[in-house]
Amino acid sequence: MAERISDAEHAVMEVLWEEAPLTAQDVAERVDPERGWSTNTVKTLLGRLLAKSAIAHEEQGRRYLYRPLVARDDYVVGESRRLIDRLFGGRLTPLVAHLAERDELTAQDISEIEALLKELKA
Amino acid sequence: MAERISDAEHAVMEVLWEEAPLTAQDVAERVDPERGWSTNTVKTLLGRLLAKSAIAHEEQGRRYLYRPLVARDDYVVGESRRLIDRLFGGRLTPLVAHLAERDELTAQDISEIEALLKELKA
DNA sequence: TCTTATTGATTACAAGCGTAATCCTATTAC
DNA sequence: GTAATAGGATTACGCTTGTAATCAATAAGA
Repeated sequence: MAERISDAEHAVMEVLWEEAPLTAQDVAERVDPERGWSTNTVKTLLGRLLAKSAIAHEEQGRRYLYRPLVARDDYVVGESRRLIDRLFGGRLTPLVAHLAERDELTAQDISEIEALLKELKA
Repeated sequence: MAERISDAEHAVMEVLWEEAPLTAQDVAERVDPERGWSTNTVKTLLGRLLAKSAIAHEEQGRRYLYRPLVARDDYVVGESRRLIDRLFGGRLTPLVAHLAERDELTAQDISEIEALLKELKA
């Protein structure tokens, strides 16, 4: 379950998180066209995700329907934690501070987060 | 310059960001002992970082002194942006929201960030 | 001067990744 | 019934990464 999902694999997961279950064909059609992947590539990635138990498949006639086993939420929180631990000693504040310093935060970001934090304390 | 620094390489960069210039030996001694790396491993990584132009070296007698070319700030902001773009559509708020939802934020985090944001608006 | 210890450079090597092509089998169209 | 097709499984292949071992040159010590 904890097999680290690669970048390419992640693109496939996004499709299945958006909608599932799907056939390999469906997934191939929905993957970000930016990638320009062949159907075969997508099938390979589905196979690797199966091996990692990040997804499961069930037979539907002569093909499979794929669906995620790992929740998107778990994935994004895990990845976020990894980054924050690796780069900011596990604390979120320096991340926000760095982005702010670089003007990577919009006024909207700032008020959204403020509102969110206020909510949290309530 | 934009050659993506790997995880192992990053551990070496951290040493040089902390103190530079240093000899390969110095770096090897300072790398997180958790890694349990041989001196050779560290030298390989220094070589790769040189090839990626992430660091530079100047001769000092019969050995080199290594120093970072990439600033830590640029690195962390770049990595953070990548994650946020990849997982949260480029917006910081969902990251904070996800962590909050999972109780990954301490009360201290929350007040720190609030203070920081208030500062930003000033 | 001959040997040994340093230190950088070169080579190694398996696993993971990105990106398929090919093979095999079942099915569908003629 | 035979040929083309669709779909999964297997194999491929070069690049990067993690992790060194080995080689070559030089300096230092005996």
